[in-house]
Amino acid sequence: MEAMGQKSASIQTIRRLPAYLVLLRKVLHNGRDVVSSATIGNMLQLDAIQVRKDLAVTGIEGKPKVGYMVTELIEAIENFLGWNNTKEAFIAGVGNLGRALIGYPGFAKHGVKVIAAFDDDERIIGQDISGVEVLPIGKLSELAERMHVKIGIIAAPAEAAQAIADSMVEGGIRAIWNFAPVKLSVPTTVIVQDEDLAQGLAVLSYKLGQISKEVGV
Amino acid sequence: MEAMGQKSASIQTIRRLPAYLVLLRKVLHNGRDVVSSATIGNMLQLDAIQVRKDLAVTGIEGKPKVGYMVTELIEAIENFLGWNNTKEAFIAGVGNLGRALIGYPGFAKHGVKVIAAFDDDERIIGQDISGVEVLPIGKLSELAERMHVKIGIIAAPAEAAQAIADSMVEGGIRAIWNFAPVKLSVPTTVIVQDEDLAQGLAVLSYKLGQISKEVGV
DNA sequence: TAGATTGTTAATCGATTAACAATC
DNA sequence: TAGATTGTTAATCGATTAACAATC
Repeated sequence: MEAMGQKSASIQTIRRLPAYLVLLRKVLHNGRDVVSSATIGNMLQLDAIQVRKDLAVTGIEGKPKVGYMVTELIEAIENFLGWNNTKEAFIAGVGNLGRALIGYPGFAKHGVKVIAAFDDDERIIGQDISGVEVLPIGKLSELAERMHVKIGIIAAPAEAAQAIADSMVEGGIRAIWNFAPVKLSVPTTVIVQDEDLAQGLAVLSYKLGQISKEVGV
Repeated sequence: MEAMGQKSASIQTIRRLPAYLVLLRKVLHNGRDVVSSATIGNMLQLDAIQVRKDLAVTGIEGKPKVGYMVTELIEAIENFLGWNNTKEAFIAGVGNLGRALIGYPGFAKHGVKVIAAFDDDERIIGQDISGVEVLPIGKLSELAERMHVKIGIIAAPAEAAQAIADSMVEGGIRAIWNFAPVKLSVPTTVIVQDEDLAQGLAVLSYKLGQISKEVGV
């Protein structure tokens, strides 16, 4: 079902939207209130046609000869991604990565507010990390249900990830952002977004290897 | 140029290879020395045909009716990604994310060894983070050149990222793993792999929004 | 041998790029 | 008006999926 002229969008397009948002905020900050697809394309190293196609998914129309209204676009993208209304989230696993994520300044801008962290290490439980309290992992399920939390972030080791996912599902969590390098098993009604650092590193390593070969080293 | 029967691979395929590697190590650990594409596909929620296509890029051939030799595959994938010979790396930016990356246990398995960290904060410089010394950012370029470091990791705020990239390029770094949400300008000879958390979060938010709509909330 | 599993060739699908009419 | 820039329709490109012959 589609609302307000929004069109269905490919995953690729959705992944590019945050970059548009950052750029548009910068443009606005520079005092410009109109921008063309060509300008955006130049700054993000994208084709102007692709920029127009991407922006079209938000339902916003530009004006020929003029371009797009910057504020209109910003609002439309935020709305499209659901970043203009804050959703509460739990995070499980308070190691280095967990702490980094709790302190991630992007969350506020992206409609996510981490309201509690969970761990199984007695020495960490009870601590306050960047204003977020660490609770025992055993309480996650019950609290998620009681507080109607819909987003869970897994920043725990691979071995613990599936059990954590299970308790998140049990607590009614609908979307899991998974940083553990495991393919989680969850009901089809639950969304899982995998964020595996090894993937990006693989691409980097491969390309570096290709270059080395070409150079003949 | 291609070596040892290796074929050119799509980025998508390369991103899937680390998951195969993790799985194959687990299979080996369980004492099995042969595995079929169907088995792999089941465990990773991938099509068996795609598994065979992906594995073909490494140059390894399976045996009909039998499957693939696990150890052979592991070695071939590691070799394909260049993960079997360690490359030294510098990391710039020692905030929460930087610390998480320095402590990232995956690096060792993935052929990367962080040998120094850099920051501009006097209070951090000189510290030892998980066995890695923090040096002043101004020294990065010179040290990279002297130590022939080829990989740079940027975990600094967006505003500082371009300047850091510039000094990495100046120091002869050939591949940059960029965690700052900025499109870096570098010579075409330098590889940049962007790792923007906002991208994954955008996909998660969008899907969550779609579900909410369907449910009618 | 018969059957399972492979690698390859062809078909489908989806995303990007190109061409161009519409319009401010 | 003339020209710049848009949105749309068509063409291209690349990746996934299907069909099937080869083979252990």
